[in-house]
Amino acid sequence: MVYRATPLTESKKMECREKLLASGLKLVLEGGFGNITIIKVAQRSQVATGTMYRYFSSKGELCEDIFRTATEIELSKVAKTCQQPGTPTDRMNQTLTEFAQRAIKGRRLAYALIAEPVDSMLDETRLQFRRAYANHFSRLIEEGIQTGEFCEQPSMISATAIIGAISEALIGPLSPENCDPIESQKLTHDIVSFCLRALSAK
Amino acid sequence: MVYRATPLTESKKMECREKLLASGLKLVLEGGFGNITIIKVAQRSQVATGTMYRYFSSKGELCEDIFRTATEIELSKVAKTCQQPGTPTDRMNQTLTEFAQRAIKGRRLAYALIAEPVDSMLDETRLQFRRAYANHFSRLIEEGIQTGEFCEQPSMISATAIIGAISEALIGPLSPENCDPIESQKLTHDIVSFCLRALSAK
Amino acid sequence: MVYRATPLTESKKMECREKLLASGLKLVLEGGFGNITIIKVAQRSQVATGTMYRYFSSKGELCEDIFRTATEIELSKVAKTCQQPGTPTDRMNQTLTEFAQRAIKGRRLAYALIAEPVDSMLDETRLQFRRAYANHFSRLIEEGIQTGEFCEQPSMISATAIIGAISEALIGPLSPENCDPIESQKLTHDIVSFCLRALSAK
Amino acid sequence: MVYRATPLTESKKMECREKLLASGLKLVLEGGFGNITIIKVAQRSQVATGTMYRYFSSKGELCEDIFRTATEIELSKVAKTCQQPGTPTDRMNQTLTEFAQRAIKGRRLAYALIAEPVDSMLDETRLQFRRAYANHFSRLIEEGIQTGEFCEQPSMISATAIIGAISEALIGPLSPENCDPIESQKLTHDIVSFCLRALSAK
DNA sequence: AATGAATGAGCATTCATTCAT
DNA sequence: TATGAATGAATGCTCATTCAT
Repeated sequence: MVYRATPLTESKKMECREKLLASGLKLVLEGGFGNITIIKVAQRSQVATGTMYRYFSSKGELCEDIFRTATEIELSKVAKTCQQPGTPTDRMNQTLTEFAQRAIKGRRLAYALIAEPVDSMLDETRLQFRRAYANHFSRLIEEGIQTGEFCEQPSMISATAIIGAISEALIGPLSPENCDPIESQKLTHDIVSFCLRALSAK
Repeated sequence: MVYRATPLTESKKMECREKLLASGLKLVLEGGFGNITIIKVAQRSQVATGTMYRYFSSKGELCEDIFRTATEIELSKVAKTCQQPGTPTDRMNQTLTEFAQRAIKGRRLAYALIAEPVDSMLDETRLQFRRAYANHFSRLIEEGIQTGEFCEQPSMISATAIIGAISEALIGPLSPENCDPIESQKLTHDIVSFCLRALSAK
Repeated sequence: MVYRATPLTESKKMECREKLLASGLKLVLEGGFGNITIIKVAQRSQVATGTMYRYFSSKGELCEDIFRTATEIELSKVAKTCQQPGTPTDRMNQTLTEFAQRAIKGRRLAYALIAEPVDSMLDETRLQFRRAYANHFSRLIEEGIQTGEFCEQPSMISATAIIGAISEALIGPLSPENCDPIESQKLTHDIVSFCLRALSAK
Repeated sequence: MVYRATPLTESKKMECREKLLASGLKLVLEGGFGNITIIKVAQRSQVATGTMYRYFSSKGELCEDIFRTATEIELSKVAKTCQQPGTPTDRMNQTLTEFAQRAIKGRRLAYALIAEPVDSMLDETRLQFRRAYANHFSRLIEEGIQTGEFCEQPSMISATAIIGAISEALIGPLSPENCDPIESQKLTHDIVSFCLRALSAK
């Protein structure tokens, strides 16, 4: 009798894949991509190292998938607030504020996703995602230009600059290690104001 | 004949150190700090691995010195244009424009210096340099606030955001691989405009 | 077929551990603990260097285990004859004689176990074992003091001195390289007599 | 003109040799023979590493000479008290007591000289010295046998056993880390008593 | 004679990947 | 399919020794 992938085995297979991704993500959270080891990921997933290679062709692919998974969640959140009803200014304000707040909260992950390098392969993936972020922001900027709220500007470049500005402010030298909520709220507000000024100045 | 540290031997010594730093820098250019290996650095410098340890106490120190050397040059250039005569706006314009142009030219190195992490030790050094950059920009922003050219704003946060915006725009998804001079000039101009708007908007 | 830790694989695993310990012990015999190298141990065991780290967390642990294994055997033998029936004098006589004879046979190992230092970690272990030896002798001495066979004396110090006297006599300058059985039997007898005199003199 | 080793240069040469030996001895005192490095010895002597090789053909020879120098001093002290006027018992008592006290004081050095292994070459040297010690003790024991103070016994074996007993007691598990003077005086007394009992028991 | 920079073999340790079971 | 023991190349670092100056 021929072996057939039944729904059951399919779902089981997925379960295992998910488990591996989840363990990997946890490790990234704990210590960045540098903290990922096939052995560690396998152990946390209660799976043999060899098994990992059933689901991912190499460590690099696993890392890429962890990255993709984590980023897609964040990306969908950005997309959501970008597309809400409201004026572009309001939506941009909300999107950036929440973006920044999430980054502060999940500082470690944010760093790993935004800045920490792993592989040239992963760098490629990261670039794609940054482009995806930029696209969302860019569309919103264009809407704002249409309504006259934002000044004429190359939307893609502004979008990119915004991502950079926020990332740097949150990850760079000012980053509030202590995560003092008041402090970080002020930081968020200031950096978002900076961006909005750049968008709307005549 | 008594051995003496002659000018010749002294210069040779320096030559060796320089050679090691140069080889290291080249490797960083080719593949980031992750590309640095004692063996590779030594081989490229036509020197035994042990020799490296005559000039640098550890791999980390070598990396730090490569980093420091490369960054100090850049920092001094920023400092120079920041302190030129002229209105804060003009000076900021020029500083950012040149900063951006240099970053475009030495894209790979810029990435390695600005974004790529290696060690926690190096991260510390990088943070110091970013703070140094930010300080230069910050002072200039405060001058601009005094003259009324720039609006009231937390100068350090704005400075940081500017660094992020430029870094991202030049290193991130838009970065012109081909270094088309016209293209990159436009990019530079747009990103600098973005920053100046953020600084001066009322 | 599901992978399972079968008795076969289990025994193989043990075999490997034993093989590594045995190779290590052989190397100690040939040149002391200083002769132990991960590479050498692995090669002799027909195993990759990495494999060693499956069974021992570090070189130090391997050394300690080699030491412990070899010493525990000896210690148990001493314990056994110490606790036999008979007068303290008889038991001490037999214990020391056999202790000395074993040391003569395994001269090199005896030296490595008793005297050669490797690590502060191992030194700690050695001290524990020497104390264990001393404890056995000490108890026997105290019994002898009770029965009046041995004179009043600080039993622990005497025990230690005995160990030293025997070790030195067997390992030191007199040591019969050639292991001439008659010669070494006489040596054993003389040194044991020395110890017994010290114990029982009024 | 032919170069001639004048008294001046000769003495200078000796000075340098002495300096190297002294630095080496200091390093042994600080951390045993394992603490000796050509570079360290040279630095402490304010001399280049290459210079060391003018006076000693290898590290091993340097170590041996350090060992020899240190041991000869001790050996001459033993010889002196051994040959004093007085009954063999008295002289033995004094010699052993002082021997033990010196060992306690210079615990680290004593350990390095008596037990710490370095090289097989050095081991050979150590054996020679132990034999030298044993010879001194042996002669004294024979005198004691002549006078009837000590019982009939193979003097060389007893001498060796004495050295072992004292070494072990002072270096082994009982060793007073804290060098409490009262404690160590008692230890010295007990161990010397042990040896004298063994020598004189009928 | 003296120097000390250069050498390079040697070390312990890690970890992505493979493959017999 | 799943397992996990085995692999072995690679890494950073040390240090006795040499040799051009």
